[in-house]
Amino acid sequence: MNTSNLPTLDDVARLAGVSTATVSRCLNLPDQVRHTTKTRVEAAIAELGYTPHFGGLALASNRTNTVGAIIPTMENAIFARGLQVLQEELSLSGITLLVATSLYDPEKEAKQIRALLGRGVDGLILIGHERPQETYQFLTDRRVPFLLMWTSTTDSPYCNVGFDNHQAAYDMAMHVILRGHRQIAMIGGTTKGNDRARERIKGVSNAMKQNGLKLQAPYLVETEYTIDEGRAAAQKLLALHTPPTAIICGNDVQAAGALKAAHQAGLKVPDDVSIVGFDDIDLAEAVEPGLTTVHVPHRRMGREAARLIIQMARNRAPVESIRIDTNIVERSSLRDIS
Amino acid sequence: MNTSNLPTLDDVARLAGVSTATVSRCLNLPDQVRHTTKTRVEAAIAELGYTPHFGGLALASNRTNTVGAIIPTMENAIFARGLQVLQEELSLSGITLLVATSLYDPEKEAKQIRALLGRGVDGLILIGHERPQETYQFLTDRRVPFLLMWTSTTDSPYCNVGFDNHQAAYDMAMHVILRGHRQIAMIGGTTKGNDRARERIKGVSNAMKQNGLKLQAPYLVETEYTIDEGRAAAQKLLALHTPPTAIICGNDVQAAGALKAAHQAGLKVPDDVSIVGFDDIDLAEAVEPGLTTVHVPHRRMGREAARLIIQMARNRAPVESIRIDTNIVERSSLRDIS
DNA sequence: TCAAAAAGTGTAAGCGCTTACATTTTAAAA
DNA sequence: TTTTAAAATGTAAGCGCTTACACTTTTTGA
Repeated sequence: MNTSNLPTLDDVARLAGVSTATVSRCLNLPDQVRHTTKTRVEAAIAELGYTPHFGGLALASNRTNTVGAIIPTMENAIFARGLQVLQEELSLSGITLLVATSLYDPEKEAKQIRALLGRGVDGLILIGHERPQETYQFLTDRRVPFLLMWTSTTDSPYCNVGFDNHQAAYDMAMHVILRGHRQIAMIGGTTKGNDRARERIKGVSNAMKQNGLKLQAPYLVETEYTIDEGRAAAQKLLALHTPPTAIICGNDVQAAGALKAAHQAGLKVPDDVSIVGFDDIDLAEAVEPGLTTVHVPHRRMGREAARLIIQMARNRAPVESIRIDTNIVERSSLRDIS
Repeated sequence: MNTSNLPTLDDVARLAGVSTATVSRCLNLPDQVRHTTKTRVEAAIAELGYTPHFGGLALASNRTNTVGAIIPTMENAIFARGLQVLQEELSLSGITLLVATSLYDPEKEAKQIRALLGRGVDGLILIGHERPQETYQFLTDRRVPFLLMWTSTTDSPYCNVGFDNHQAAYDMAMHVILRGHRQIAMIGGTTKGNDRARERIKGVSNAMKQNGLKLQAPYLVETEYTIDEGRAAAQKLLALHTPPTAIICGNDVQAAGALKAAHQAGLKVPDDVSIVGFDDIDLAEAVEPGLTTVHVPHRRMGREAARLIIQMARNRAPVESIRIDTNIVERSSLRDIS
């Protein structure tokens, strides 16, 4: 026994009357040891309640069966869902997920990357593709397998699993336009350090441009992804001299806020103003009326990401990116303009 | 350089022209080394981009600066908030939070506990106080510092940081009763393996009993904490021969579902039926009308938990529990019955 | 100025595990 | 049987770090 009085490989070996190497092999290469010995060792392990010491293992084998993920924030249902799946999926392969948050700050992200690498993660999952060149440099220098999620872009040379934010937003805008809307406003997310938010705005803007419409202030607002900021932004939009007939929101949370603003202004949705969201989180269905929004298959994204990062970590080789399709889910917050 | 070509303490020492011990001291006991040496070492660290190897550190010092938390699920805004704070708070002390999920299954929780201990966590954070005796036995045998969150009970001999679910629910029920309601129904969470859900139901039940009312089927329903189950349950309640005038929900998510059901049934809230929630998550403010609910100071809970678990891990000694007060926040989903 | 105390460094022995290589045991072939 | 190949096990050298202890340098006080 050692200082922390947890049993060690050595204790097991002694009790089973074999060498430490044999015990180690029982654990890692079980079919290299005779059945009878294995039984004896297993009994010893059970009797002592032995668990391998993580540090020793990491030190000797130089891998940790750990994958790190750095997300902007946990206080966001969007990431929570994908992450939950990712975690479940990884744990099926005996891999632990380490989660850190960057609060949308590239510098904090870089710091967290170092922290996670310091913990010996075998792979890294990051959100979006926009970050300082040095960060990518650092990652490639270090030869860390990493994967970008929530984004799908051909601009980036790095492996990613996600959807095309631009395309999805473009589709949604086209959808709104085809329903007859011409006065279209957008409440987008803060674009600083957030490529997803920027692409969603660009997608809407491009769709409008193609239809001879222009997305510009005061019809274009950037706010944080919170209910209250969404509400405040919508309040201003609805108080304009010519208010929009439709508001496209950067995500469902903002859309919920916009809905609230409409209610408070005594307006009916969708009769007086249409509001659409993005992400299709639970909230989208909870509010009244239900939000027409872009459905993102978070579970599938999590599952694929788990599969790929494991593959990358194992083979130390790049893998092909995966694009996940989104679709518009119709509820009742959008109506036709005649 | 070693196999993984990451710089080691040794590389730093060589470059700075000092011994590994000195480098180590620069990192851990900085005021035991001379200023000029420190500068040299720091330069070497920067030049190499050195990060301590976690395994080596864990092995040599027998601590990991890691705290593990096992929550039922990440897909729940309630835990996400507290966890986010916990994580931020811990990272201020250089501690990493490892999150695992149990999906409300005690066996899975036990498994996760072992997994986290295997990773050498210095402390453990668990949700609620109800779990098999063996689990507690295991934890105490192993002398792992651990902390229960989201609960505050004198029944449990273990350190906890949270609020009194029974009392909070009792207060809410009293509040509803004082507003004149007598036909009160409750949509509670699934009680299996969930002491918080059970206490909330008991709290409501007790308050009613004290006022000569009885909480029983069909006015008492247990469902999962999801919007849809909340909606379905409320739908049945509202279709009863004598529907309740008020529905107390086990959490805001269920309440949002109930709200939805009322809308669908063409009923106005709170005019035709009052609905109250629990937890005060963002959702409570997002829905229309805003939910009258029990406000739980999640941030404060996270902060206190971080403080305590650090203290426990450091001193290897129990600390006093902390009870956090809740309060009712009035929005507009509850009205007086004349 | 010099001895004694204090401060700063270096040396080297582990921490618990894996794994290349050496050795012993068992099975197969002759 | 004996010989030889194959399988099972043991030996021991690290992996990167901390830290007790020994040693050297600097500071302090007379």
